[in-house]
Amino acid sequence: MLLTGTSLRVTYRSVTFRQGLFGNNSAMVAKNQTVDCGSSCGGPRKNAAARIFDTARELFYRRGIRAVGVDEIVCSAGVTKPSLYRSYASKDDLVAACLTSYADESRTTIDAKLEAAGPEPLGRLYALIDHYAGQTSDPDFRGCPMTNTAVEFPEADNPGRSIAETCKSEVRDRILDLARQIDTKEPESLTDGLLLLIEGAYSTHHIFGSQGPSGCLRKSAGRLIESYLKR
Amino acid sequence: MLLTGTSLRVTYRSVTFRQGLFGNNSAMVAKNQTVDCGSSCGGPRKNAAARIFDTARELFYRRGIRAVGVDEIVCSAGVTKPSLYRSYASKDDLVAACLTSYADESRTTIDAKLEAAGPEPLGRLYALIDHYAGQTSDPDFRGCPMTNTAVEFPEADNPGRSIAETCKSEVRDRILDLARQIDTKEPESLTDGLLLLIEGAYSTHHIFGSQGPSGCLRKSAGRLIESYLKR
DNA sequence: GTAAGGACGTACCGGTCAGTAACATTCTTC
DNA sequence: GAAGAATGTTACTGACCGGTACGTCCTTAC
Repeated sequence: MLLTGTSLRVTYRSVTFRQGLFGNNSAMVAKNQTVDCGSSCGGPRKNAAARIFDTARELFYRRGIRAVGVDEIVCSAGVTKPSLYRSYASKDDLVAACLTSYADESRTTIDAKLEAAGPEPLGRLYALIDHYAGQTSDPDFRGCPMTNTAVEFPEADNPGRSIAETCKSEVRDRILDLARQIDTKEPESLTDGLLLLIEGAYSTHHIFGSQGPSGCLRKSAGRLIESYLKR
Repeated sequence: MLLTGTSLRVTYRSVTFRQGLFGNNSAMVAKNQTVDCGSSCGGPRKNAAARIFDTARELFYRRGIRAVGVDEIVCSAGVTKPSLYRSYASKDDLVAACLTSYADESRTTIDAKLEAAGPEPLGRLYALIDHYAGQTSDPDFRGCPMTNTAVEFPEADNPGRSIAETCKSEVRDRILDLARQIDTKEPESLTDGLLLLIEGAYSTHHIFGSQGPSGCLRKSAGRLIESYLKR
């Protein structure tokens, strides 16, 4: 059997972890992986809480929330576990903080890009599409943290889901707001069609990478928008 | 802090598990959840291997691969752990078998629907879209198992990824094959645009459910296809 | 100089993870 | 009813999970 007994051992700061390919054993980090968020970066050494947060944010996004244990976070951050639990009540709490941070960052970036696009609603809509197209053209992109969280945690009462759902609803509202300002009879349909394309670009990136269908986002969105514009 | 100490305890067949909301502790199943695949269903009692497979297939899809432990699988299947390891070399092995099964089932279903749609390529293309639209209209839908696996396991060498990638490439090839048969100059762009919409429908279902943007799949795909047809 | 308090680390907890060994029991088939 | 296959029972392993009791160090203030 091809997958039988497949496991790999790596050493990080004299701690060795085992990781089954589909297993839950997650306290592992690849040798020389650049997730060291505080102990060796240039500039003033950040305090433990900041390093924990930055490291967790990066690791959760790169490898998934369930896949990353608190041991790995503190190890990568160059701190110890009690430091984590002095700043965050639980792993759940840290996860929520990271998700909120992703959402805030996304909101701020989009604000800036829309601002830069000027007052014309169609131009602003294309600027929004270009923003997402730009994200998916990055090979290091690992999809939308919000969508990834919803995939990882299907339970309806998961607190991460509500953060993700709120964030996505905001995006939908923003697109709808723009769609209502352009000359179309069906802004809702256009909005949802564009959302499908954007989320599809996120999703196909997971499978096909940055050279896959996500490269067609701008073009497809353009055709969809065109089809909704009155002539 | 709102999420502090959030945990829930449930009992299943006199075994109690604890589950942190974002934790790895996964050997839990909601009370009265209908995942019992063998011990109480009508009809002849399946053998242990079949029950393990059916249960795992269901649980992995419904809750995620990392979230489901072997203890929970055997517990839900009404068998014991040695029975699992007599049939499958490892959890990895069982996961791979389930993924292959999802892929095979999807291929078979699509074959049948295309067959039923007749010889006309445009009709076949719409039949394919309708197939995906039908999936996402089901509230119990939990996205595409292949995409979900790619999200859960970002590591390039994960064996589940290669199964998922192969399956998705097949789908892309099938759409491209149909796109090449209809009257358009850019079958590749149309294919990738349709893939974005399909994957977007999968993805938005995770966040917005069956009443969300995924309901626009057929309509959006129709407009995109129209825009590619020569006039 | 020294006391106080914050920041941080050492070493541990109980529980769950995937996986196994040894052996008992039941089912099927002839 | 014997033989052999299939399955269950029980107990265990080493590693990792999230989380914590408690000790140490380092800065600041007097």
